[in-house]
Amino acid sequence: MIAGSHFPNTLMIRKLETIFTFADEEKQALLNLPIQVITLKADQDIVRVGDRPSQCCLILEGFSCVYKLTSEGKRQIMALYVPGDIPDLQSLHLKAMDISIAPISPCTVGFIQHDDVRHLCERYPRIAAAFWRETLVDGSIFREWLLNVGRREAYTRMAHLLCELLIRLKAVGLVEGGIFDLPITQAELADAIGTSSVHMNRVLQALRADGLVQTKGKQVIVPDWEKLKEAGDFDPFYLHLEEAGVV
Amino acid sequence: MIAGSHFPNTLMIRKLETIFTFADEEKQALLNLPIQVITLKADQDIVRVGDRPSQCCLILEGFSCVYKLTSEGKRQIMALYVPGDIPDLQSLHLKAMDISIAPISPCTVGFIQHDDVRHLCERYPRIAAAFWRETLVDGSIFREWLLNVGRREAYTRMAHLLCELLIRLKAVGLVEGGIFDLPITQAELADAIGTSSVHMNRVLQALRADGLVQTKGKQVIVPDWEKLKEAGDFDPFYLHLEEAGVV
DNA sequence: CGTGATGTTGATCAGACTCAAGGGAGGTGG
DNA sequence: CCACCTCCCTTGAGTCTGATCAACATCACG
Repeated sequence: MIAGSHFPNTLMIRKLETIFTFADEEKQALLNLPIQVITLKADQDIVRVGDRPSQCCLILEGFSCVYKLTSEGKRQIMALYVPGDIPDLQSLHLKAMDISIAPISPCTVGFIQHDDVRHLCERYPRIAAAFWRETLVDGSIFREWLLNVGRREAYTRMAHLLCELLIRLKAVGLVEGGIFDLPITQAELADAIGTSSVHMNRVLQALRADGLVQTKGKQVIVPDWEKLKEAGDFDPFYLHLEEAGVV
Repeated sequence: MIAGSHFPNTLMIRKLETIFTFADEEKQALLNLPIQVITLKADQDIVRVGDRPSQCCLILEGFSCVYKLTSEGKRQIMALYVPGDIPDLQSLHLKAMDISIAPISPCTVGFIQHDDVRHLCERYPRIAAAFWRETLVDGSIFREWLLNVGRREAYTRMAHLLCELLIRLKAVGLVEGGIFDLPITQAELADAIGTSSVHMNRVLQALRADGLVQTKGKQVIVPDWEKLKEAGDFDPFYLHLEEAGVV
């Protein structure tokens, strides 16, 4: 059972608390935010480039990704979102979407009306700051991915991505003993890392051979966090977590 | 003479107006924001990873870049900032910097105290929204760069970057007849594009040979915008400019 | 048990890196 | 005003990471 899945608001708060500290009154206000829960199949776009949504979506269960296509049809996944994340919080202030968002596994999401968020932000400036901060952390993650794709090789990049996922999932309680679910295909990983799927396959084999990860179906096991961290040139600083140095 | 260089606030407003529409009262408030002007040499970091600045910097003249290094010392430039931009607006809500910012040419910048910005945001929620929006557009640009670096080849990437610069410079009045100044070395371009400087050199030669750009010293001439746009697989949508379809 | 999606493997090719060396152009000091 | 020095740009050659193409194996699932 996914932590907090019956309480969308609780999950959202838990996530936000990893990067922000709320007062009780603010938490209460967040708890009262109406959220409409919906279940989606994989590859069923949540929003698409050019859309003008009037709501944000909160991931409750499963993974989703933000992606863009080149005119040649090549896909780059720019971010993976895990339970507790709000992938399209930006739509609050950017009318038209410059990205598409799709579940990569069957996904439960909660929709939150922009108007509700706006009212909340007006009444509680610190909540506005928290949401703003959340979008800034997203930006920071994009920058780290840019460094990753631009200046690290595929092996390192993949190790780095695994590190990031481990930390972010841990922050919302979805990791136990270095084990977490990663319901994603190698082709999707390739799109996230910016390689071909064939090469992705070989990189994963190399990582397994080096004892950095084990996989059991869709489960990922990280036997030696320090080793993976080093292989991935990973420093969680860019995630701007409140309690730094997690794990 | 750079447009508005004697009036930092005017330049800032002009830039913000490319993505937001202000009321007169709000503009007046922005005009009264105290800005302390300073001149910097190239390569003299403005802020560094880990810093906890109490001010933002507004670019007034020259270019600056945001960059990160891998542990191997490879540099990735994640963004280029032109006059009117505020590269570290994020520092308003992210205490510690996850990036470094350096001028790539001699640069005039204006420093704005966080406290002043915060007061402004409290009194004028729409100004807060404008600044928030500004950071979101930055995020959108990072995503486009990620697509660029991850899924386009060097030639296309470079053409794309030139397109972006043309549009952004035009928005603040720094382009005339397809000509603009680009005081940047090939090595720096390489770091922005994610290639080696040797390869960058060859890419530029190819672009020149194909008649997509001409260079005269630090001046860039774009003789055929449509051709460059196509070569760069460029669509300005991601810049979220108010008056879309510029040029 | 068939079918489509996913993962795996081999072979070949190309874009881009590295190393190394030489050529300009602009600034500084004598 | 010239000599020099330092960046920066340019070119060539060899190498490597990773792409592409093409099978084939596996697995989940109806």
